[in-house]
Amino acid sequence: MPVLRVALDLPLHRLFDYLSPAAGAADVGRRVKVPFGRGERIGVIVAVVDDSAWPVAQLKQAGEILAEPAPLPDDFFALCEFASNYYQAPFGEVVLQALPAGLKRLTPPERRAGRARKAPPALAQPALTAEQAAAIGKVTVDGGFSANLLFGVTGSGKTEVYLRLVEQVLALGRQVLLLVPEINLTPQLEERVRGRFPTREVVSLHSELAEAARERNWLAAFGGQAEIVLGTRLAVFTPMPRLGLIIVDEEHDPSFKQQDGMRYSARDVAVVRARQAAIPILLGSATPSLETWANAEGGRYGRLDLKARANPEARLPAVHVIDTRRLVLKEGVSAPLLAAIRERLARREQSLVFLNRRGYAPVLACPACGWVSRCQRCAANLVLHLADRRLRCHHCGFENGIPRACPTCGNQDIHPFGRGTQRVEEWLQGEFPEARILRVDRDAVKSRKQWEAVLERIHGGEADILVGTQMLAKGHDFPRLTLVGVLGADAALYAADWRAPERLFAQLMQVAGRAGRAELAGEVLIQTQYPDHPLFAALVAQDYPGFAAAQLKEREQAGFPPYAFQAVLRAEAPAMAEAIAFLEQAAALPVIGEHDQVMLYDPVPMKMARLANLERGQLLAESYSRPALQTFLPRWRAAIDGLKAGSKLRWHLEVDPLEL
DNA sequence: AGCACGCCGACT
DNA sequence: GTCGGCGTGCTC
Repeated sequence: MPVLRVALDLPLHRLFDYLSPAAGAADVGRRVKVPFGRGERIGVIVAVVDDSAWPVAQLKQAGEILAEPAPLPDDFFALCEFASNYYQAPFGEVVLQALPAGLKRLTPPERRAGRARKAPPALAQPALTAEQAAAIGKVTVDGGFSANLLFGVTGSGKTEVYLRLVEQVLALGRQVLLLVPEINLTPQLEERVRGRFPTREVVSLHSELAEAARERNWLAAFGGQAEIVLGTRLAVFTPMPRLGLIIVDEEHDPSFKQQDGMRYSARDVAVVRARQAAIPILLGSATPSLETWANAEGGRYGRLDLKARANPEARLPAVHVIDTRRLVLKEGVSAPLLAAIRERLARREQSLVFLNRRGYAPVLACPACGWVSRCQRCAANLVLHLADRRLRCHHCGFENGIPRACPTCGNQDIHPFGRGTQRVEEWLQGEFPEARILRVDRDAVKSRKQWEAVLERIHGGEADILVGTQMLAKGHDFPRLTLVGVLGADAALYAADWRAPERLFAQLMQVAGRAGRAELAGEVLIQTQYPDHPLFAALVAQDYPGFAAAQLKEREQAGFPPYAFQAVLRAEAPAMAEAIAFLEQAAALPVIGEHDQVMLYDPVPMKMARLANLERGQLLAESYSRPALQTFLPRWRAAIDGLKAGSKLRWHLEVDPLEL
């Protein structure tokens, strides 16, 4: 009797076998209902074989094999297998996380057909610059695998390069996967793609979509009807029968890294997918990740440069560093920056004040006894949100009201220390009562709808000063914006996190790119206490290659990625001692002796040592050889699986961690 | 991960 | 006397 080998959504590194009298090879890739324990589940048939390694008498009978949709193809399984091996994630978990929720349900809800979308106004195709044409010419769309970094400053017209290549691939009758960070922040890109290809089917895939829409779009991609799939990291696994090109826009963006469950990098998975499918992949960024830059420098990726802005009228903004050590600051703002904002107001131009800290103030404190508003569940301070009069933990979501007096000594005179966007907004409003100030952060803009409304207000000239976080840095044209001021972004510059300069550079470069896109010249004023840090010299010169070269040299000398390969074992438990003890056991496992190219560090508490009432520790494994690390990890993981641990202890392995 | 079974504390 | 705590083991 035929045996089904079935992948199930379980944290177990094995498949489950079932008997199925009528099954055949054609059922591989189909979903099947199977009895499991005392219940029933949906699994995916990975193989149909003649016998089982399991005693056949103990095999249960499989339930219904679902005919719809069509079986998942081999290339989908190949990609899942790669991810499963590389990230040490159970194969079944990888396969099933790639499916929309409705297809994982025993009794799928009734579905209505989606409304037909009205065609957007068609957009004309602009003329190419010489650089754009050269970049496009270097990508061979029908010549098998190739990986290219499209390195272009903000406004240099990367999107136009994408669209021309998309056009070429569509003309070949193939599909395109366009991955973007946080799609809710890029409705403009979606409109532009739809406008350029009004007769093509474009679908989006991201977590904000309603379940039914996501399933519909997934099925359209899988069925081959969707010709362009625009998605966030979760879309990278979507099976597409005629995939001909993958584009990863803003490839350096940290949101391509999944931070829970299987901790994969969608950008890295995308490169592997392109290689497996023998198609080109294009990675676009003005500030590539150092990993990608090193790949381009090493000749593993091609490099396509866009050095000039597409609109020749628009000049690069002038970047100036303001040394705050010898200036008196008012609410964190220096006199030169304040004067620059005043000038913009007089000229009816927009200013942007960038501050990567939301809330009113990062902490409330008592000067008399030293009390500070701390989260009871995390190793973090509670942030003061004056707008809705709450103290809030930005890590676990814990909330409290604001005490009238110090909870320990009763002192009535407790103060907010430091400042966030709300405080800067409030103070600027006092300084410029006539100015229309718009705050843009996750508290003010919670949904895609709100974001679109905010964009409309900005474009409609309804704001004179924007105060915002990260959010404002993402690729948008603000035509009247001529001044960007950056407050206190450099706190992490000399901290232990050696990736901080890379992130800060990308962020500042991105936010600087907001200034002066049209015919108005832009100016960027960066306040810092470390004006001599080489990062700022590179930023003033808008010299990413120089910055990257210096950073890579430092990393090479220090033996950090991308010159070393890392994986981290993390454990969390009610008490730190328990977590560390578990990690010590894992560090003492006999397998470790068999892998002398892999080195283990000492277990240490994590930077955020306490989160949501759990104490967390980690153990770093490192090797100068990727293959050595990759052969070590499955054996280590299996040995850790066998370790006995308290029931409240959780652990996971993360490969290529971005944060340590 | 669920969900069973299984052996020790304070309660109708 | 039992309800229930979560430790341990299994799921084809």
